[in-house]
This record gives sequence, structure tokens and C-alpha cells, in this order.
Amino acid sequence: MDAHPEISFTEALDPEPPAQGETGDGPFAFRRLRDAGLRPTRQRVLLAELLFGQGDRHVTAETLFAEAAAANIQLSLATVYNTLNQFTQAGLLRRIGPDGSRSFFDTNTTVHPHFYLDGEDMLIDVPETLVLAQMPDPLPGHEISRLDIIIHIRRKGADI
Amino acid sequence: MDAHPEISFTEALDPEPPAQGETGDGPFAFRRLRDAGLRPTRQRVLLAELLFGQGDRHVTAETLFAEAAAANIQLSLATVYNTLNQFTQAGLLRRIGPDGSRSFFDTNTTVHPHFYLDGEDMLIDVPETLVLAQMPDPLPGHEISRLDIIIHIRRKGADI
DNA sequence: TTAGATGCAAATGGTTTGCATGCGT
DNA sequence: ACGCATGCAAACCATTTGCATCTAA
Repeated sequence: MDAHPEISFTEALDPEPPAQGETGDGPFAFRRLRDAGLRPTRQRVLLAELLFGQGDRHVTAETLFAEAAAANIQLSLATVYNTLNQFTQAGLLRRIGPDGSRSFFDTNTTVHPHFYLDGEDMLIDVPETLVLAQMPDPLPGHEISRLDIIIHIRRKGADI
Repeated sequence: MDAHPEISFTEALDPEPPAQGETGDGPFAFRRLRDAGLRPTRQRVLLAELLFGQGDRHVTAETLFAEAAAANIQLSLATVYNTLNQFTQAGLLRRIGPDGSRSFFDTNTTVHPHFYLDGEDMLIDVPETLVLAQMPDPLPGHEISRLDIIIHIRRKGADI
């Protein structure tokens, strides 16, 4: 097994990018779900619009649920969880758990590093490209399925 | 703020290594706790012996609790949790949450990448040194408090 | 019509906490 | 003796699940 000499973090291991130029018919959220093999139900379409209608986003089940409520969309928190899981499974979202308790869902499904603001419980993309000089070889008989890099940051001077 | 040209993952951001050569008096676990400012109670000493008596280890509260039980140490799971938290806070352990649910505690407190075996729910150190070609600059007014790199791996051929 | 999606509430699982009792200093 | 540590059970919180009801195909 040969070493990988130089791997750009933002290029390695990316799943195929979401088909950006689908054969347009119907609203984009509807199409997006169709293309992913998900039945475009009312609540799925509405959540997809919230999620994919405004560039890259990082949501939790709670924040998305609150957003939906604010937009007068009526659905249950359990459905938000289920939908986020289905979207993740379909490759539309990427799940990230920076602190071991709450989970975030990232609409940018490429492999890229994140900043996690320790005090503020917030996740943001690292704007720069992070480069790993060398990707370690996985254990014999294993393959790398995923790469998570989370850089915890905090306000300067803040203790703990 | 200038860029960090080349950062070895196993050297950057390490807290001062645990004082390996303390002024020897009493068993090592006892001293270790004393030096960390923790009152060396019976259960703390016993857990410290399990944790620090056999090289680098990755435990969960449950596995450590089971180990203690197997060693005929009588304590409650809550105490294991509390003790692990206290040890972590004292810098004797490092907490890692690879899958967003269960937490692992690593006796190697240096910053180093981990393999997480997706199917087997197991965490192991990456044997090689991982090199980041460049460390991203944190957000203005912030500083990096921690760096987590988790490489998820799975048996070749295993689906999902 | 019917397989699959939703809503709700209840279950789950890891972790934390409150409070009375115990133990290290 | 004093004060922190422990044990237990109950609380907690994010997340999942069971089941009856709906709805997109």
C-alpha cells in the first residue's frame, strides 16, 4: 500500500458533489429530493428549501425546528430529526458532532475542516484550504470512510 | 498574524506533558493525583491505577466501570463519570467524542489523530505522525484551544 | 389503493445532579 | 471535626422508536 504524498483536505474523500444542474422541472427543493430518491412530501420540501435555499448552512435539529416554526411550517421535532437523518443518508447533508453531545448538519457535504466556537456552541467552515502533508494508511483490511477535523477556538483571554 | 509554515500534528498544541518524574513517595497513582491537586481517595487511586498503569489507553465510562467491577473495585457508575471528568479537567485525560454519542477518554493527552472503527465502536491512535502543511489562522480575536482529527475507518467491503 | 411518511408520546441511552452518608486531611 | 468525595436514584437532554393516521404515487 503506497503512501499518498500530498492530500488537499478539501479534495480528498469527497463524495460526488450534489448534482447542481439537474434537468429543471419544478422548484429546486422538489427536484433535489426527487433526484435523491426521496419522496418530496410537504414537510421535506419545506425543510429542503430552508436548508438548501441559502448557501452553505450548519443547523441543529433544534435550530431548524425553530426556523420552521418561525416560517409557520407545522411539523414535529421528531420529523425534523427523521428528515435530517434521511437527508444525511441520501448524501444531501453531512453530520458533525463537535462536542460529543449535540449534532450539527452541514449542507456542504464535501470533506472540509470546521471551526467550533467553544463558548458559543457554533460551527463554521474554515475559510482556508487545509492541507495534510500525508494521509495515514488505514489499518490493514480497512478503508477510510470519513475524515473529521474540528478546530476548537475560543475568544482570546477566555478561560477554560 | 503570520502563517505557521509547517506543523507537525503530534507536536503542535500539546499541553505540557504530565510530569513523568515526580518526587517519588508513595505509589505512582497516589502521587499522580496529589500532583494534579486531586485528593487521592480510594476510588480515585484505583481508577488511576487502571488508567495510568498500562501505557496509553482509550476508555469509556462503561468500559472502565466494567474493568473496575472485574477487579472487585466497588464504586458507582456516576463516580466513574465524575472521576473521569475531574481527571480530564486536571489535564490527566483527554476527552474525545468520535460519533457524537459516547465519549472516550484518552490517557495520552497530547494532540494526536485517532482512528475510529465505525462498526466496532473503537478508538485507536494513528501510529504515524500526521503533518498539517499549514495551520489555519483562527478567527480574529480568537485562539485555537484544541484540535481534533478523527479518521473513520471500516472493514473493506463493509457497506455503510 | 397502498407503500411510505408523519405526528405524537413514550422509550432510550449516555451523562449529570441533588442530597444524604462517608472518608481523607 | 470539616469539607470534599461518594453512592444512589432521579433528573436531563438529545435523539430514536412504535404505532395509528395521513398522503403522495
